[in-house]
Amino acid sequence: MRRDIFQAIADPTRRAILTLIAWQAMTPNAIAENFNSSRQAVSKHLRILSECELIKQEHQGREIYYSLEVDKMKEVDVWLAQFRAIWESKFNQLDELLEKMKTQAEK
Amino acid sequence: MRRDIFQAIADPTRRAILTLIAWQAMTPNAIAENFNSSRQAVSKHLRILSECELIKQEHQGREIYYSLEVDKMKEVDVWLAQFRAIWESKFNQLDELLEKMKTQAEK
DNA sequence: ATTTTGTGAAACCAAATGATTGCACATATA
DNA sequence: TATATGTGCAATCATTTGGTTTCACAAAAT
Repeated sequence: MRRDIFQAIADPTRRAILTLIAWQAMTPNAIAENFNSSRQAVSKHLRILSECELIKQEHQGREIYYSLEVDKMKEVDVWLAQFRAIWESKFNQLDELLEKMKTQAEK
Repeated sequence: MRRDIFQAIADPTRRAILTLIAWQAMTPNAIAENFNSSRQAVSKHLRILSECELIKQEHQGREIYYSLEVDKMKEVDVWLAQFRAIWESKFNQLDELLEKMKTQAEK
């Protein structure tokens, strides 16, 4: 059972959940109202997101508020950095320039 | 059969492939040498990466060179932007400051 | 012309995934 | 105290996934 952030954000429902609770904590029921699948299905998604620490819980009476663990999202950013280095590189920008000149020359 | 970039980068082997060919195009055989799985397994990964246009092919005789389609990687970056907005926000930085003050006060 | 090499595709299989249903249990509310 | 509510967990199931094996075929080498 793989359980890392990349596997976690692979599912579109989980990505939607992350967006939903990004700015404000929500209970499982409130979250589930936004989807077509059952409350239990959403609950399983929340467990997966919790297990890889992309979200955190805060108990309040019998309600549980889930919120984003924004620092964990940075790990995706860190992985992405290696590619950002490429698309921001001079070489790549030169490529684009040459490509642009070529297509314009064809007109 | 879902086929989007997030599902594509969910697999660790595929992420490794992307890193491997990021700066220099490689043939399937050359790529496969870096992994324990079979050439055919790598070939399937390449197909998935191709289908969601994260990589591109360039035929050269009977060899095929695969290289990164770096612009496609930007889509992950676009999605991540909404969370970057949070971790760069004043609110979040204030949270961290308060947290820091609290832990220091405990010492 | 025959053999070797580089590659993709199909068939098959075990394991993982995402969903549903049914249940358990703690906390509110009547 | 009895009932309703909010939630997690286990069992089950169809589908997807990632891998291997086998085959096909075109391009290069002999």
